Order: sequence, then C-alpha cells, then structure tokens
Amino acid sequence: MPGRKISVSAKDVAARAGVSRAAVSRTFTPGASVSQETRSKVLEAAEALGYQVNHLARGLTSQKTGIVALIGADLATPYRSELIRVLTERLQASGRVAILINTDRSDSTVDVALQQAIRYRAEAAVVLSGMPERSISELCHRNGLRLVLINRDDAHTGSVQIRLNDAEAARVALASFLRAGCRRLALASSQAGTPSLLDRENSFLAEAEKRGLPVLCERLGPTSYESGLALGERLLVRAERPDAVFCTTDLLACGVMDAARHRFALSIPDDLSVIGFDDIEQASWNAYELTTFRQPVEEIGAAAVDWLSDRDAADGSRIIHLTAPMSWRKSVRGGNGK
Amino acid sequence: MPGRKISVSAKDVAARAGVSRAAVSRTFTPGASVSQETRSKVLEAAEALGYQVNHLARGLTSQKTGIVALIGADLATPYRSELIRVLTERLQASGRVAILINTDRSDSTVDVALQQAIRYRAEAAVVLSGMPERSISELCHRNGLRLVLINRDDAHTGSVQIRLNDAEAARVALASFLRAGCRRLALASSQAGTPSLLDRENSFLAEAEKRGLPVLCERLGPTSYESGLALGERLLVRAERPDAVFCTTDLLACGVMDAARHRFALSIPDDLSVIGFDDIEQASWNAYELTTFRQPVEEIGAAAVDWLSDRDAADGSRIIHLTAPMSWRKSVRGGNGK
DNA sequence: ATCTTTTTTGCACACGTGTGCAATGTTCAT
DNA sequence: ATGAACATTGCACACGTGTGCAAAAAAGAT
Repeated sequence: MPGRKISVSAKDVAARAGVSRAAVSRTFTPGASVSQETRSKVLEAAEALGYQVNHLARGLTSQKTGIVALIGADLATPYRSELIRVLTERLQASGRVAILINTDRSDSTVDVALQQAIRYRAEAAVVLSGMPERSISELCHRNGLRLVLINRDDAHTGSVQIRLNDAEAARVALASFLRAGCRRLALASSQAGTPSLLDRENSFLAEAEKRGLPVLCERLGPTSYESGLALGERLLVRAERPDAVFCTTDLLACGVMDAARHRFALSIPDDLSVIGFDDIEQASWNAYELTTFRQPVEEIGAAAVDWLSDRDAADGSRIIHLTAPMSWRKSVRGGNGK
Repeated sequence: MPGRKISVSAKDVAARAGVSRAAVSRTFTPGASVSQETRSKVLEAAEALGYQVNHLARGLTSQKTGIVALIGADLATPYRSELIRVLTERLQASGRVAILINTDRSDSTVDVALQQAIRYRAEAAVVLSGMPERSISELCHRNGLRLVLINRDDAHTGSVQIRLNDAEAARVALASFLRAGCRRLALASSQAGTPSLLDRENSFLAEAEKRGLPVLCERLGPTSYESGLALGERLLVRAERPDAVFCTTDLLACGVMDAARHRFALSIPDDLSVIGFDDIEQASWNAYELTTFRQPVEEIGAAAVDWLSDRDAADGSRIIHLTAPMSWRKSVRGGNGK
C-alpha cells in the first residue's frame, strides 16, 4: 500500500481550534449557527491544516451529493462536446459537480450508466444520447435521481424533456430551398434513427409531399462526416442531380459539400444548395459557410440546470420547447431570404 | 421537500434474504468470503429490491472511491474532447468513474478544481490544461490524490507527466518544407504560451536559425480557428509572401488555409505549404487535407490510466514520452517525403 | 436586576458501508 | 473418530460528516 491516505478531518481541525467537532461542521455548513469568534478559530485551523470537507461523508448524512451525471456516446463530436462544456460550466456555477459517463462501449448502455449514477447517489442525470428503458424509471425515482432528457421523445415520470423545433426547422429548410429556386430536392441522413433525426426527416418529407414535390432520400451509416461524403456520392452521381440537399446534421452536410466540390466539381450554392442542422463551429468556417439551424446549447444548458435547481419541479413530467434559430450563410442560393 | 430519498440499503436486502448485513456487504465486495448459497439469496433479494451499493459509504470505509477528476478548459475543442472521450472510456473499463471539471471561468483555476477533487476524495486528477501551483502538491499528496499532467512541463512529486516530441516534430516540419522546395518560412502560433506550443515554436525557430534561414513569426489571440484566419491575413498580406507556414495547432492551420484560399486566392500547396499539429478530425476533411502530427490520444489515455492502475508507481515523479507521428496529406508540395 | 427570547454549543445518534476478529461450521488428513 | 486447516458468519467498530435536542450563554426588553 504505497501512500496510506491521511486526509485531515474535522476532528483534527477541532482539536487545533479548541472547539468541538460539531462547531467545525457548522462552520462549513451554509446557514448553520456559529459565532464569529468560533468561526474565525475554525477557519484559521482549517487553513493551516489544509482541511477539505469530505463530500462523501456529507453526501451520506445530508442525502445530497451535488453530483449530476452526464450520460452519452460520441463525446467528441462538435455538438455534443459543446453541450458538455456548457453543462459543466453551469453545473459548477450552481455548486454541483459533473460525472461523465461514456456509453460508446456495448457494455455501457444508458441503463448501466444510470445504475452507476445511482451508486454515487447522483441527484440527477442528463441523458445526452441514447434512451433509458422504461423499467429503470422506477429505480431512478426511488433513488431520488431526476432525469433530464435532451432531444429524446419518450417521457419518464418526474423527468424533463428538452425538445427543439426539429419539424418546423425542416419545413423552413424546404421553404428556403423553394424560395431560392431549387426544384430537385434531396434529403441526406444517417441510419441512427434518433428522435431528432426522424423528426427532421419526416417533416421534410411530409412537407414536400404536401406540395407535390418528390424528394430523393438517402440514409447511410453513423451520423458522421464520412457518412456525409458517401451520401454526397450517392446523391450526386445521378444523371438528374439534386440542386438542394437538406442534411439532418452539419457533420453530414460538411461531408456532402466536400463530395460535391471535390468529387463532382460542383459549385455551392450555384449548382447545389445545402442546409444542415446544429451550427457546429465548422459550419462557420470559410471552407463551408453552411446555412444551418443553431442548436441553442446555452439555452439547453440553462434549461437543464435551472430545472434541477427548481425545487417545485420534481413532480410529473415536463417538456421544455426550445427553438433552433436559422443561421444564414452562403450555402443556399440567394442568401438570406428574410 | 418533494421526494424524500428512500434508497434501498444493505440492511433491507439482508432482511429480505434472511442473512446478516455483513453477508450482503461481502456478496458485493470482490474477493470477500461468502458461501454460494448465501450469495444466491443475497443477489436474489438485491435484484428484487433494486439495490445499488452506495459508493459514498464504500468510499468512506474503504478509502477508495474510484473517482478520477479530469480538469481542463476549452472542453469542446477537437483535440481535448477526443482526449476526454478516450479517458472516460478507459477509466470506465478499469472500474473507475470520471468527474469533469471545467476551468473556463476565472473562478475555476486548476488549484480550485483540485480542491474540489479532494473534497470528493478522488484518487487521481488528470490535468488536461492549465498548471497547478507548486503549493498544492503537498495537499494533493497528503490526500492521496495522484497527478497526471498532460503536456505540462513542471513535475510534481508523485506525479506523472505525459510529454510528446513537440520539438522533434517541429524540426521534421521544417525539414519537410525544405525538402518540398519551400524557402520563405513562417511560423503561426497563438499567444497561449503553453509548454507544448512553446516547444514547437522554439524548436522550429532554432532549427531555422541553425540553417541560417529567416522565419516570419506571428503570434495572436487564443488557440482557435479565428486566430488562424487573422494570422493568415497578417502573414500573407506582405509583398514577399511566405511559401510555407508551420502552425502550432491544426485549428490555427485551418484558419490560415482558409485565409490563404478565400482572402488571397492562393492555391495550397502550390503557392503555400502548411503543416499543423494535432491531427484533429477536420484535418482529414477534403476541404483541408492537412499534413500534420497526430496527437496519440489512445496512447495518452492508455498511459494515463495504466499508470493509475500501477500500484508500484506512486513514488517519485515520472515522465512518459510519446511520439506524435506525422500524418501526410496534401498541404505540402511534393507530398509524402519518405 | 430579572425575565424572556435568541443564539450558541457539545453530545450522541444517524447515514451505509467494509472489515477485524471470535465463534461456528465444513472439509481434509490421519 | 479426532485434530488440523480452511471457509463462513455475525458483531461491533470505524470511516467523516450533519443535525436534533438539551443545556448553557448571550442579547434584548421591562
């Protein structure tokens, strides 16, 4: 056993300050009653000894840990890592700490991740991707674990869902293409089949059908740039090429755009208009200037953390609707249609 | 108080299984002695009740939490988010859990983050950016918190530093430019002044000086794509333009490349060769095809987590040297010089 | 100065787990 | 059958903190 841990405890501080161990505890408990004189003595001793309250013990006695689990896969994608950045910042600002659980591996389902969160008595879990089974709801509820589901379409008792206007955005995308004079429409998506992607896909297709417009539709692989490249090749290799592609995410769109330019020598937006979704950082890069819908990550983060801080919000399930505003850039003919 | 927590405890499981509370504990403690019959009864009862071991209590009694803190700023940049992805995956595979501490805000220094890690009795902290003050070393050591410093240049007792061959890479970059026939050299960096960036800068400049070659050198803003754009403008606006730019990170390089193409209508690599560092995902995108050095994130993650799992490694400080292999793409004239 | 109200303090219990140890039970060897 | 070795079990203590409560001290009102 290389380095036997000898952390300073409240008992050590009490001995040095000449007060009771309870006085030390009260000094570090917001709102507890302790005289100014005792407080000074305790703080001085704590500083001298390097005392740090043991949050494990505190969590045990107070039944509050301040721990919030962030659960998801593909943690390095632009949109997800941005959301993690925002959430950690806001959780910290509200006195909490985030544990990050990666569900990339097949033995790390969302349910397994939630169980791990319960083992650490996390007060909440923010599910960034994947969907909990209904059966785990009861376990979460019984352990006081509140669920925040981002872009998921199935409510759990006591949870909050944060949803975007995916369907509306897809309709706006279609209208933008038509206004730009595009007539040969295409839809590019992955095979992920997540609720958000499906909303965008279905709405785009339904709106086109309502207007009697055919849509060339391709779904392929995971939601990545590489899939976008391949989708571009599939869509653009035809004799009658589309002149507008709605890509359900920006990563796919960047791939489609690169395929169009580098494989087919097309000009964007003259030959092909492209609209994505997410507004990842790369969408604004000069190489893309992609018109897209901006994931309101700051609002999502604020909504999630505010709901967690709202003591009256623990009952029933709730849906928070947020809007993904359009970011006009240069990938659509005619530019800003406002 | 909306939902008073009523988690199932070992006591509840013991009552249901008709055994002692200690038998329950032993059943869930690897290596502890418990008969097959008792184990079955306990597991059955635990399953029926949805029992999850309380890791807070376990951490208190066993003085081991399995918690590892990941500490850093700019969590959403491609390289950092990739490293976080790898670290979380490997930590989980070794039975640990990661807490993620974001140091973007001015009130969240690395030292404050380390104190938070100590409060949760984390067994280790992986510092992804920023540098701990020397004074906190003793506190970490006393609380059994081991430090993993990634690309930092100052050792702390009992810590491990994982360093790359930044200097060597910069020399290879220079040699590659020369071999490609480039003669007007430039260096583009940010003002971050981190150990890795400085190594790359200093080595590139020193090697050029050794060969009697002048280098046009610009440093600007944070380490971002936007800084790269601005650096590109500064470097390329001159009458005598450089024909080769070593950018200390890929984000800067993408910005420089976009400035060259979109602001100065230059062709890469014909008019300008560019080499970056990191091999972020975007470096391989068709819009960039950037020649760069690949951050060995899998190796970094493995080295960090393996060191944490190595019980004999707790004493002294250590440096692990890893190599960033070159990724040849199309941003240098003449291509692969091997 | 006396009484009332408020603040402060220390004690002892709780939270939920792991484990040393004595007692008990089981298995193996003679 | 007996003794030795090994496995198992429950008890009671520890870990480090927050807090209810009774007692004491301090502050305010008359």
